[in-house]
Amino acid sequence: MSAQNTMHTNVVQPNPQQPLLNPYQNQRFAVPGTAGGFGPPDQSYGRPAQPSYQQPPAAYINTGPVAKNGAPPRVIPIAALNPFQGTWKIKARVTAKTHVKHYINGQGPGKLFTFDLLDAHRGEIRAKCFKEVVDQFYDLIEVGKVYLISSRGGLKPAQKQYNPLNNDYEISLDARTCVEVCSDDDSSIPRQQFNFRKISELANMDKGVLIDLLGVVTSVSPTFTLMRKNGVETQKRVLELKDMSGCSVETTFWGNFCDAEGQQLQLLCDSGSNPILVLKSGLVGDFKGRSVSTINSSVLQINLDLPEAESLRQWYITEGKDAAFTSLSVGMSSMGRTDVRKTVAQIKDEDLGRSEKPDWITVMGAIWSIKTETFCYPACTAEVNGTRCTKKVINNGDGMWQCDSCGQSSQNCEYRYMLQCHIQDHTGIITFATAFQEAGEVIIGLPAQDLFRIKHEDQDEIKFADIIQQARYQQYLFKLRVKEETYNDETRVKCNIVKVQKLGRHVKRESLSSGSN
DNA sequence: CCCCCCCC
Repeated sequence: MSAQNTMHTNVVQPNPQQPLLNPYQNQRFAVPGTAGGFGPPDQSYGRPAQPSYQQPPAAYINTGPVAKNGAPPRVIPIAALNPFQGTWKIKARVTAKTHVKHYINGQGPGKLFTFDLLDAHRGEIRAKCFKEVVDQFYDLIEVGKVYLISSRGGLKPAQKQYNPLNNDYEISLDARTCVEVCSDDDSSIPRQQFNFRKISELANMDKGVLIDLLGVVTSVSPTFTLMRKNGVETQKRVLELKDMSGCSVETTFWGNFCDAEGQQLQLLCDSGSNPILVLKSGLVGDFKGRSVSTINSSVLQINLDLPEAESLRQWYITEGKDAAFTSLSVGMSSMGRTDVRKTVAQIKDEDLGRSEKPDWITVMGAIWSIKTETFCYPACTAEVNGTRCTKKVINNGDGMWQCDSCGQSSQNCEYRYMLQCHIQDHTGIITFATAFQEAGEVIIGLPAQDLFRIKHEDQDEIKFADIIQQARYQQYLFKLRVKEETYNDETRVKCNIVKVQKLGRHVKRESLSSGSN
């Protein structure tokens, strides 16, 4: 009932009693099991019902005597499981299941598979089977089914690095574990629990974070077979996902996900429909800026009957289709279709900017230094053909600003950016580049007028230095116009930063030499 | 007890 009681309450509410697993997990939605009396089946979201079992009720701990009597243990919430109890029993639905992984370590060859469990109280936990336990349970465990699982002990600290579930523990199944399928598909147990992130949020996430995404699939590549470094062949597909945040991200399906789900998505895309994909437990990567990929324990669901999916579909049909998207994976479309990725080193190596037309390239890198003496210039505020002149004006001494470009003079001027930056990318090579008004404002984070006031009117050197410092060690995507220019008989290739996008990543300070300013 | 997701 709890899911129905709270349906359509997509409330952001971290449980104050439980520390968040990571800063990105603040929303949880659950898809309930079959219809429980009202509301369409499988279509409800529930606010996380997360009673705190950090201090398990006494009844859950004192299972010892009961177990010794041989009486079957009572079902307890997953959230009450802990390593200090004896016999336990849970009732939960399997929400994900990996394939069997074979490996060789110091003890010789081994194998394992894992599956994830969710119970009626929204408690979740990962279960692991090794060696012969794999054979014992692999076929029995099916995603979507409800099981009664009982055992003694077997609780270990969760490997948070690989396991996004909201539980401090994991279960290791062993010979003492009893797993039985529940014939009644308990509708009080949600089918899935999602914690959807917007694609735009990926920009501020670290590589390695596991997330749930809900996106429109706008393209699907064929399956590629490639050889891994260890000589084992693997398959991949590359998809583009978009959502209402106006961002898109390149998403890679690995291995088995290429087959069933990848195939189905390709057919749907080819037939002109825009399937909605749920990717549960996708891994954030930083390839081409930001990327997402499947891992073994990922779950894919196509056109799942969710209100969120339906509104995304409607939005995409009515406006999304024609909207401009910001790609978090450079090379897709973020900086325009003609986007050409280059390194700073290539500007020189390939003699860019030496031909008739400018070269337009995109470079990922960081600001290495900013020239602080002249970061802006007084610009003409006069209108010429309906737009601001913005050329440089000169104070002619009588309080008037004279523009040599449009010939007008005015009582005021406007300070506009002409930021002279050194930009550096992973090749370590540095180039000089100039950012004008719009790009300068993105880099500095303040209008040029404000920075001018801080430095020249307030004369707050500390604040000024602080602001400049903030712009460093920050990853950006620079769209550069590269063109040679002749000035005073000297011809040089100049780079103008025509567009800049913050990637939301700080570069390690050590990777940049200590620059001036 | 494995293992980050493989490649560009």
